[in-house]
Amino acid sequence: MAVDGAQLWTLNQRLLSVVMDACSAELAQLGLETKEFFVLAEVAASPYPAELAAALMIPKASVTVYVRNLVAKGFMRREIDDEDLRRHRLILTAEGQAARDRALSALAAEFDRRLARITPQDRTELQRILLEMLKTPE
Amino acid sequence: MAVDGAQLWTLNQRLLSVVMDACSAELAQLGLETKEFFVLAEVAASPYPAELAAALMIPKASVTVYVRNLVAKGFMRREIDDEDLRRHRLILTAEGQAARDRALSALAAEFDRRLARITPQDRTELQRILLEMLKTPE
DNA sequence: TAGAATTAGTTTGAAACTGTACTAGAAGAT
DNA sequence: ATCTTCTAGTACAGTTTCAAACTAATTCTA
Repeated sequence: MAVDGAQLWTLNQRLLSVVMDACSAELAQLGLETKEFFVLAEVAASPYPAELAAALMIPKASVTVYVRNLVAKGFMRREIDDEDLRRHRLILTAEGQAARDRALSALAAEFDRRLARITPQDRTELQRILLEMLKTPE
Repeated sequence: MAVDGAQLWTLNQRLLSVVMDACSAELAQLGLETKEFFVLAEVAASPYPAELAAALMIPKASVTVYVRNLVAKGFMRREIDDEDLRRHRLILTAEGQAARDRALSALAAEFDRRLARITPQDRTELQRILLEMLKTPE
């Protein structure tokens, strides 16, 4: 019997929102909105607003807002990039790094609570499958 | 080496938004916004607004809005429940069922394009893992 | 080196979302 | 019966999100 794609998709969807929901209180305690957290978590890998927008698949204008909030909260700061004066290089402050790390652990902990129900082999399996499905086609 | 929960979570997150993004054009063609689609797809299993809000983990007020739109588009209608006169029983119209089915196939097709990269065994595997992780604790 | 085309990021204004307060009906207690 | 108390759904109003227009810096072309 074939596995139903729509059902799998729904399952996955549900799983993510359950996990996120379970964590949002903890994130709030760190002073982070959900969306802000995504930006905070990605900024090390994508240190410019345009990169963040592309990586997170959200509009540039939204990045502007989230970054403004994160700067106001002291989690990051902007610096003008020497290479290209139009660019704002985003730099995590010490508090920003601490908040990101704590938020990531909270999230991982919740996800791990779910992962704990499956075997380590299954976890490796899951990772392999997701990676495969995410590879950009050709 | 242990599989990193936070990373898995991010992978999964990314996968879902890529798939949803790839489908939104097709949904729009059916006259469905993304959020509306979720309501349309769930209404058969959760035929009252309060149930929908709980199942989809969105605020009651938002359900009111989506249902209003779906009713306006002729995809469903409200009926007063005889058992409890406060309740609105939601009923899919023929067009609603057709749109839901077409939208679900579109989504499944896109997800299947991803699933096609992995073996049937892996798909079964994935389903089993997700189900396990979604089971409500104790 | 001057203009056209591109790109980074922000601002603006309008649409989408949702917390709160509300109305109507139901259920329980006295 | 009446009085809480609770639940279903909606309306309103404040906030969040984002498409489009904009400004500024860069790159390309000649």
